[in-house]
Amino acid sequence: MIQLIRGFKDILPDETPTWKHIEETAVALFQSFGFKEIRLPIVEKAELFQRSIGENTDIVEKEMYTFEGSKGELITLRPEATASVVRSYIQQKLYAKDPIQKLYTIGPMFRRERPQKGRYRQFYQINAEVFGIASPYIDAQLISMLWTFFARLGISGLSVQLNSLGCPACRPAFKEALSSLLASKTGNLCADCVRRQDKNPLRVLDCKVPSCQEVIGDAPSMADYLCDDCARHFRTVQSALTAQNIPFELNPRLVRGLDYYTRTAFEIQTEALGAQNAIAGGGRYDMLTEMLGGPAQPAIGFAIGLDRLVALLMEGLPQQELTPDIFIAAMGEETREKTFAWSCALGREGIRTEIDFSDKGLKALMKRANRVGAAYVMIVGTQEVEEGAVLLRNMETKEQIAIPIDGLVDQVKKYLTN
RNA sequence: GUGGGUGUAGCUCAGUUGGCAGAGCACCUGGUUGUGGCCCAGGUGGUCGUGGGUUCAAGUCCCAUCACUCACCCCA
Repeated sequence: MIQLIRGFKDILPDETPTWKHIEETAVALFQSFGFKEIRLPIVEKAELFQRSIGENTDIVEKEMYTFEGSKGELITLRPEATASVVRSYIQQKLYAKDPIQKLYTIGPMFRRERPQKGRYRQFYQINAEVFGIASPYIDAQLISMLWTFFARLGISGLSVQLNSLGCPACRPAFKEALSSLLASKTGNLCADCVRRQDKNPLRVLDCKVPSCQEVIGDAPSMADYLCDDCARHFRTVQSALTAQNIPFELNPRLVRGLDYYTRTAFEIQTEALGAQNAIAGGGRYDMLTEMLGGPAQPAIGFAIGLDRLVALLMEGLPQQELTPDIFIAAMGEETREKTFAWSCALGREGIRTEIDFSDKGLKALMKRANRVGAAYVMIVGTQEVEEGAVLLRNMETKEQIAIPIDGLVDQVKKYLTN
């Protein structure tokens, strides 16, 4: 037996309606807020991610699926979507048409991590990105939109984690203060954090090892180091969220794993999914368009983890299946031509129709109709064909009525749609 | 990449100190000559994840390997 690749999964019919529902909910809402869809390739040059996400991140160091193209160039299965959206914004000169662009995209991402609950090597995200707006109100509006999104899906038990990562003007001072603290207590840090100390000291902040937590306990907070502009920006985001009645928690430990984030960083977390508790996350990345060779434009965006969202929704109520409106119980090969034609015609009329083409007895056919959950059964044997009328049985009430074969499809349709 | 747990029928799982491969559900047939669900009787279905090893004998013990799963890590 050929099995699928480790960390990948099939999304089976019992789940797809939930996926569809989530996607439709998102699209409808995002469109209301002025977002337009963009569709992007799932492969890009490796360089795009190396430069945007950052060389020293785990994603770039060890999690990307990268292979050589025919000319020896390095091609990567995208580990996230923002870099691609930015690339397109620059390459297609969308900024020339209008610097302000609100874009969303839905699709698979790939990261070679060890699989576990809520974490797959191919996973799906809905991304929304806004270019060209520096105002903190757009930050709040995005978070507000996300909040509404989850509310519409009926998901509760969520929290909004909020932090500011500063900007090139103020983050270096903070990083330095943090570094010197860490340097003085290297002995108390776990092995991972010793490594992070140089590469990405901010990451030490969300380490879960108790001894590291202790060190961090008296670590400086980014909030204390924000420059005036960043501080003002951050305050406005908070007051705007409060004005929208969106509860949030200031979380100085919230650090984005990707290098390109500036200022506002946020995450939507759930208690219900174990260790992988972030179902959406995002932040501002004001330097990225310029870093990638485009015009300097402020930007902010987020990604929703679809797999985790589906898992949340599937935990709740049992999903309702799409059951047939009518099951055609056809007996005898002599009835086949007619019943085949009717099944096609009913299907074309939008009536969910099932038919069994094998030669079974009525009892077996009824059993099958019951099993697939058909609302009605159309009983057709040689007797009915001779008499010029078939039987239509209501499976719930057991009532049976005769329907003339003449004009049958129209009559069945009329009967069923009442 | 590191650690723990689990792999036996389509599904959920039993399987004792190593001694004939099991149950429930599902499926098929019959009880009911052309009427489903409930009930009763019978039946189909297994390379015991895979490959080695120990043994007269391995689902059971040992080694390896693969997969699933949870956690670390990382993040959506």
